Amino acid sequence: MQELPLTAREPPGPAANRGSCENCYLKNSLHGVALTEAQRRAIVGLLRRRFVVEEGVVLVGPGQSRGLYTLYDGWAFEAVTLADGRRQIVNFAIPGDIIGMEGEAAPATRSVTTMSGAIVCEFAPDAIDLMLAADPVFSRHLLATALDRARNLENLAATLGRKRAIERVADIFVNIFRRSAAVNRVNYSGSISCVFPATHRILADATGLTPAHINSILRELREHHVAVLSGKVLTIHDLAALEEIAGSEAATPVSRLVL
Amino acid sequence: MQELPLTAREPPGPAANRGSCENCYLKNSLHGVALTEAQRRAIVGLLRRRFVVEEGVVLVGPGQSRGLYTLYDGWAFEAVTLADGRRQIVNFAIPGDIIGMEGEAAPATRSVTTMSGAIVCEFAPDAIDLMLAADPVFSRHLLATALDRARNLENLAATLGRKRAIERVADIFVNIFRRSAAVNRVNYSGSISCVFPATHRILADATGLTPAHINSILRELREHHVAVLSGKVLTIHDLAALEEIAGSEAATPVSRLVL
DNA sequence: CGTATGTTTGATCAGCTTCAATGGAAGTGG
DNA sequence: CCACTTCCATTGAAGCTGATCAAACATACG
Repeated sequence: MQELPLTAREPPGPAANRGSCENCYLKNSLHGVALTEAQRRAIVGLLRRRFVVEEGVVLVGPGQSRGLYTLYDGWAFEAVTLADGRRQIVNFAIPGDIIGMEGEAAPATRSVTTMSGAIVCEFAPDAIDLMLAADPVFSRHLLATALDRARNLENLAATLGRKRAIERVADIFVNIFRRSAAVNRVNYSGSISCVFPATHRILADATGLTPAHINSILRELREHHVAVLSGKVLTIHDLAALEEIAGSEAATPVSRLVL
Repeated sequence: MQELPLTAREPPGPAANRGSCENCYLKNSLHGVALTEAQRRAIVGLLRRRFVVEEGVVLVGPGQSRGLYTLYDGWAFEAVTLADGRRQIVNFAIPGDIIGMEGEAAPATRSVTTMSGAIVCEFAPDAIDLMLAADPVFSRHLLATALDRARNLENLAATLGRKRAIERVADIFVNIFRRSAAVNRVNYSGSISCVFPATHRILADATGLTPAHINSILRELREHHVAVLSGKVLTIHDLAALEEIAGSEAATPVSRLVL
């Protein structure tokens, strides 16, 4: 696991493609908030560059304050690490997610690490300030994004504090599926499947369990033909059963700010 | 535990005292953000009324979206309740805390319940909108407040997922102490003590444990002369030991928006 | 003074951890 | 192309943390 400054690599492809948002496929995400052309242009003006990182790279270290990025493609997780090395993953970032906004308030306590090769869009360091000053619409969307994050973390706390192992795993799977669906990353041919490049250790750190126990939970879900995680692909054979186990209150899809 | 609309009671005292922020003792809180006179006046203009509620009242129910309040005095907790009744407390609200902002993004999944008699300030339903439109300074502070909330919830997730029982209890005690200190509610005569009106059940719901186990943890902390919770008062005899157990990274005090 | 609520304690038990060992898959250098 | 390394998945045995259940006790309150 290497740590490196985000200036490590130059973006690939012709220069004309570097800072462009014109063909950004994320603009068509489900639940994306509507923005005017002027607002879109304002955002594009804040984009600094787009670059590639490989798996296992620490995008944002604990204590880092400034810097605003979005995950253009690939996977990452956000984790809080305790002094003795115990680690809790608090969020999985998927394409379109904003990374680094937390630093606005105070140096964050969490780190962000890629789980796969990824493409990252970097924005101006003071992008948040500029957006807040530019248009109350941005303020509202940014606030909504932050509050939605808090809401997800509340639910995570309830999951970690009050659900048992199999419920926690099912919960993660349901969330991964729903969020993948929101960015059109789900394959529905036959059974439901989507990419989810998590090792047992990562799942353990996300659920507050151990890899050994994760393994036995996965076996249980597999043998009951509910869901299978294999080869970085999550396959859901029985979504209803999975949701039943997760006890997931059909999450109201929140409109999402896509930069 | 009764549920009631917030219109239940009229504020006590002479009318001149009802909507006044002039003598609000919270203005002098530690870490409070600096505001200009104009900004203060704008906030006062959004204040609707101030009223008293008793213990065990549900201030905000799950699913409720609008409505902005601050806790002027007293205690409350915010909890996420699962479908089968299991409950996870995700935050304790102390004087000066903002309640209900989460509803801005989407109907919240948590409820807010008083733990003691309390005084609540109610603001205009569209107060957030008005503040965002009025001044980018408010936008920045509101965003910072939301992000700070998210940061606390990240740490809570790490606590619930990765710490053992005694560490979780110690963690709560340290946080209660620090936050009480920030609003000048700590008594330092002899040993450190502050009000904390939590039953064992409440502590259990905050830590993801059972009341029986909370009791044995409290006994352990008591017998080792670290801390005692008795009669709604938390007394800390050995703060260093408590922090050591909690494994608390000396939390950087964040500047706090006090409405 | 009776009732409700919260505290305290112990016995028993289950869920999950810890530890250790094995096997598979993918990457690396010769 | 193979030997070697490394990481990850898988499994089982043993043990501990914390849950569950039940009962007695204390306290506050109408």
